[in-house]
Parts: sequence; structure tokens; C-alpha cells
Amino acid sequence: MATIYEVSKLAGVSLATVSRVINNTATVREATRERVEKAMRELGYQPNTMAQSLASNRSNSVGVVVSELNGPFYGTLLSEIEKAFRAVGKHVVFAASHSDQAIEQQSIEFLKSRRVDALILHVESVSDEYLAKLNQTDCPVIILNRDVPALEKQCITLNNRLGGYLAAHYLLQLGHRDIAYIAGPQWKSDARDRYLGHCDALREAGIEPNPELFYEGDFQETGGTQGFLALQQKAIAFSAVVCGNDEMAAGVIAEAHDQDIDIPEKLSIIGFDNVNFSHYVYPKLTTIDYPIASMGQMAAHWILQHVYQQKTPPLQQLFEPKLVIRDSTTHYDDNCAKNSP
Amino acid sequence: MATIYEVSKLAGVSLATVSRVINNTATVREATRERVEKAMRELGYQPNTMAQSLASNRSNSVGVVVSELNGPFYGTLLSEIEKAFRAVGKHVVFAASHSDQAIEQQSIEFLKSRRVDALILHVESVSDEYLAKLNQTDCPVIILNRDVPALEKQCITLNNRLGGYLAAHYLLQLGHRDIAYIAGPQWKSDARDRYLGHCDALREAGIEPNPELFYEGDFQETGGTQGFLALQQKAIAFSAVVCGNDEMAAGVIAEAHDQDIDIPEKLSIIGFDNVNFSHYVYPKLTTIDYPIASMGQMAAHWILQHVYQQKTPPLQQLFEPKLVIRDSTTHYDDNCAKNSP
DNA sequence: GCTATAAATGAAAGCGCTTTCATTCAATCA
DNA sequence: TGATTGAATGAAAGCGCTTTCATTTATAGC
Repeated sequence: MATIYEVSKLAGVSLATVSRVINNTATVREATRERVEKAMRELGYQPNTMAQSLASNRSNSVGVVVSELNGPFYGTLLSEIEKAFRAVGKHVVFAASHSDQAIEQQSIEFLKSRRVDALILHVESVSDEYLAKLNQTDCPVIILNRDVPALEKQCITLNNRLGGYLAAHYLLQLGHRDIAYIAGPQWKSDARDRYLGHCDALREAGIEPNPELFYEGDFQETGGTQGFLALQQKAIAFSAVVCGNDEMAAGVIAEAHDQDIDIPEKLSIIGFDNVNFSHYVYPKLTTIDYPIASMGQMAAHWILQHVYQQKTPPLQQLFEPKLVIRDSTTHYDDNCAKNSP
Repeated sequence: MATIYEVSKLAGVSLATVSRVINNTATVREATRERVEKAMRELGYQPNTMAQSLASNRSNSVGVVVSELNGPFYGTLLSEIEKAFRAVGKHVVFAASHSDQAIEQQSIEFLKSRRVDALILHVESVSDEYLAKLNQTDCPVIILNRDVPALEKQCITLNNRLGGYLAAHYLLQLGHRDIAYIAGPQWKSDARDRYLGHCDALREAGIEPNPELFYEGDFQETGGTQGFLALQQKAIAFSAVVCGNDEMAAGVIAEAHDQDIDIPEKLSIIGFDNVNFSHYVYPKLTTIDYPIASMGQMAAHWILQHVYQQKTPPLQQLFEPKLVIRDSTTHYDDNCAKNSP
């Protein structure tokens, strides 16, 4: 592999001039530039990024920590991030934390050892203090889907409360009044906020939320199935179920199929996230769109602007969910039997 | 951040000795080692991987090129690869080629510029010659899901032909005789091999494959929908459809729902890949399991062994598919109407 | 033509680490 | 005790590039 010394020899200039041409860091006479570029082409020169990084104390890479590298939610996020950085020649290194506190911290340390220029973190367990210190002593940090007061300009979040509101509001508009809710784990702020928004919509319609129509699930498909069974056992009628995410909604749908419950004629169902499989369940799921692609792009833009001084579209921190109406919901009136055991 | 000079000062040894302790490259007296390790702990020393890479001419990172970073198939692959390398402290850099020849080559060049120690490639467009040369002049390459004769020890493949055989064979066992086939693009060897296996099973049962029951799709959901509509228009009865992948099978299922065709009572459907959404469609899809997770692991193991001289479980190059029976297939007998317009 | 200033380029040091050859230390044997 | 050999460590060069200060070249104004 050709080195910068060989390019400088062939072009008849110094190393510094070759470097200036490569990095566009200073004025170079046009004729000189062309000589250098010609030499680089002839030698098939590719800069050694390790040497560049060491000499410039910048790695031109960004680290990303997420719970898993697969799945519809994270896959979309990773894809958008890679796309944004690739477009400007920066590499991305991903690490999976598997929703485990120890592994979360290890993942961050692992990426730090790579001297990444910045970190994009979708993490839950590490403390606010840890994140603030990390940002101060190591590298800039951008946080997805979490509010860290000390880093408030560096957090990108979704208005989960509004999402919860939109789902319940839509069902109320369809005429439903007895709406069951299968929540995500309530230690997670997004799960809590979604339920709060749900209650907002109920109260706005003059309905006091009924604790008997609430089940705390685990954001997994099995949690949806178990939640549905548990709600049925309470012998309280409900004509609709809102789930805190699409995966639990899929669990409800599967169980409803098993019980030959007609969806949406006998039971309307709404999920949250609009992950790609929500389109594959039958009937197609009405859900709340979580603009994870846009949020991933925004995280990348923040870094491009603040770390690499590149121009980007305007930055946005708070994202709004949208209702996506598909086939799993329908009008409710008293002539249809409500779902009960 | 502490440097190796500071560690050597504090421990009272030379740089070379600190390096020897870090890398375990030579005998170091136990007492000396302990002094060095204590100094590293006190200083919170983390090696600068850029300097390590430059000095050792090894980046301790691996590049991976796949079509997309998201989706059930690639997501699983990426996850397994990251896991295997993370366990031994190596970083992985992914690049998405979007099934475009120019971007495929750019992606590889992009990763080369990172001086990755090896490349894992799931690519279709770049030529065998390019790959062989790449392996020779740049870095070791391992190929997934493609046979490159010049790199035969470095190709990890699935027996697609057997998978196609298993699907058709199962339907034949269920009593089906008129089986439609919606294929992937026939320029892709996996799509071709799957259909060859399909034909093997038919011929084994004394049935000559009927070109009228064949449609070349695009491996996308829309291809499945259009394939199904096209086959219906031929006014040839068929009681089952085999699709070259799950995504096209999902398109067939969606169209069948729209036409109120009872699945599997009126039409049995089989997909291929066993991607995670095959579990979410209704009825749950019978499909052929593609062990992408195991194959990703094997790619990583090959590199760990050949590039990093680490011990791994035994290497395997050819993987076998498995039939996964779910709910989209049922027995066929002449008392049920075949599917036709 | 000379002087001053700006533009352009070169020389050298250094980024943090690895590796190789030289040197020192320790152990064994005669 | 001295010589030999093996173990352990140190000194120095260098990986490929960036950056800063010194030097050279070019331009403009008088």
C-alpha cells in the first residue's frame, strides 16, 4: 500500500503539502494540487486511517450502544445512523448491551477504547451522573429516548404521553368506552408516559381510568398474551385493548385468533411503535408511529454539527408520534357484544 | 488520558516492558508484572487503539458488508457477528450496500480504508475475480451465501437446493400435486437453487414441473402478491404455493386474506428463511429455516482462527436447512376445491 | 527596482505504541 | 570463582500521518 511519502516523492512536494491536499486544510496552489492528486491516483493511494487518527487525535468514528442489534426498532435506527455517517466518510461501531446494566457499561467502555469521536446511546441502566461525566471527560454523548437533565441539549426523545393519548382518543372517537390497557414495565419512563397519555384521553372524555382494565406487561409478545388472558379473567367487559407496544399487541392478536375472537368486530386492538411486523399481522395493526428513523438521523446530525462542524438540517429534539390507522380497529356500538369470558 | 510513558515512569520500567505486559508477548518476571499492572490501575490506563494499530499494523477490527443493516435476516447475522467478536475484544464495522453493485464496491473500499483485519461479505454483485484479488492483496475475506471457487475454503453457504426440496416434498406428503412456485430473481444463485430443489422433489414424485405454475418474483412482499395474482389469472388450479422466501409468502397471505381465501383449508403456503415475522403472520407460516445465526457465528469463528489464531469450535462451511411446520399448510384431498379463479 | 506583505511550501517534531537488537541479570556447571 | 547460557529488560527506531514554525515564492505598491 502506498504511503504519503511515496505520493510526495512522485508529486515532488513535501509531506505537509500532500496532507494539505488530502485534508483541504490550507491554501494550495491549483497546479500543485493537481500534481498531488495525479500522484495519488497513479499510486492508488488510500490514507491509513490509523495514522490519521493517531496524528490528529480524532478517529473519525462514532460508537453506538443499543440493547440489541436486531429487531425492527433497533435495526431501523442502526441503518439510519450508518447511512448518515457513511455519507461523510465516518465509520460507525455498534455494541449491544442486551438490556443489562453491567454489559451496558462494558459496551460504553469498549467503544471508548476505540477512541470514538462521539457516542450515541440508547441505554437505560447507567446513571445520569455517569452519562454527564462521560460527556465531560471522554467524548460528546447523545442520548436517545431518555431525558438526562444535565445533558438536556443532547437528548432526543419522543412525546410518549401524546402517543398514549392518541391511541385512546382514537378509540373513544370510534365509540369505545371500556378500553383495556396492557402496559410496558412501569420502571421504564416511556412505558409510564404512554399510560399517562392514555389516562389523559380517558379523563378528557369524562371517564375515570379503571385499574381493573390495566395490566403491566413486559414489552414482549408473551406479556401481551398473558395480559389479555388476565384481563379476561377479571370478568370485566372491554371492547378494545391498547398495548404499550406492537409486540404485546401481536401477542393479544395471536391469543384472540386462538380463541376465535373476531378482530376488529369483537375487539379492537391498537399497538405502539409501528415496527415493521405490525404490517404483517392479520388484521394489519392500527398503531402509533414511533419515528425512530428520523430520531436516528437527528442524533447523527447533532454529532455532525457539533463534533465535525458540518452543516446539517435544523436540529430537533422532541419528536411527535402519529396514529397509523390500519385494520385492527373498528367502530363500537352497543349492538355488538363486548369482549368478556 | 494516561499514556504508556506515564505507566512506565510510575512502575519504574521501560516502555517495552509495559507493552509486554499489556500484550503478553514475552516472559516478564512476576514481580515486574505486578508493578506494571498496579501502575495501570492507579492511572486508569487504557491503551490507545489507534497507536496500537499503527505500530502493529493490525486494527483489531473486522468489516462486514450486507445489503441492509435492518430486517430480520441481516439483523440476526449482525447480532451474532458482533457478539462473537465482542467476546474477544475486537470491534466490528458494518456497511450497507443496498443491493447495488456500485455501493457494494464502495462499501468494501470504505472498510478497507479502515484497515480492517478481515472482511465478512454477504455480497452479490462484485465479481469472483474482485473477491479473490481482494483476499490476496488486502485482507482475508470470508463469503457468506455464495460459492467463489477461488476462495472455496472461505465460503459459508446454505444448501438452498435441499431447502427447496424439503418444502415441495412436505407438500407432496400432504397430498398436494398441483403446487405453484413463486421464485426469487433467477440471476441470484440462491433463488435458482431453491427452485431446482423444488423440481427435484416434484420429479421424485413422478411429476414434471409445469412452467405455468412458476412465477419469477423479486424476493419482496409485492412480488408475492403479484405472483399470486398472475398465477390465478392463468386459470390453472393449484392447491398450494411455495414461495422462494418468507417475504413473498407474506404477500401471498395478505392477498389471500383480501380475497377471503381460507388458509390453509383452501390453499397451503410455504415460505423460506424463517425470518422472525413468519411467526407473526396469520396463520403462522410453515417455512424453511435458514440458520443465519449459526452461519454468522461460523464466519466469525473462521476469522478468529485464521486471522487471530484463536481456538474456536470446529469450522463448518455448508449448512443444512430445516422444515418448520406451523399453521399455513394442511392435508389436501380431492374433496376440497383447489384454488383457481 | 526595491520593499513589504501575503501566499505557498518545506523541515522537523511528535502522536502512542510495538518490535528488534543490545545489554544486563540470574542461574548453572566445571 | 569464572565462564556460559538463558531469562529479563532497556534503548532506540519506526509505524504513517498531522501540525507548527521557518523559509521561500509571488504579488502589490511606491
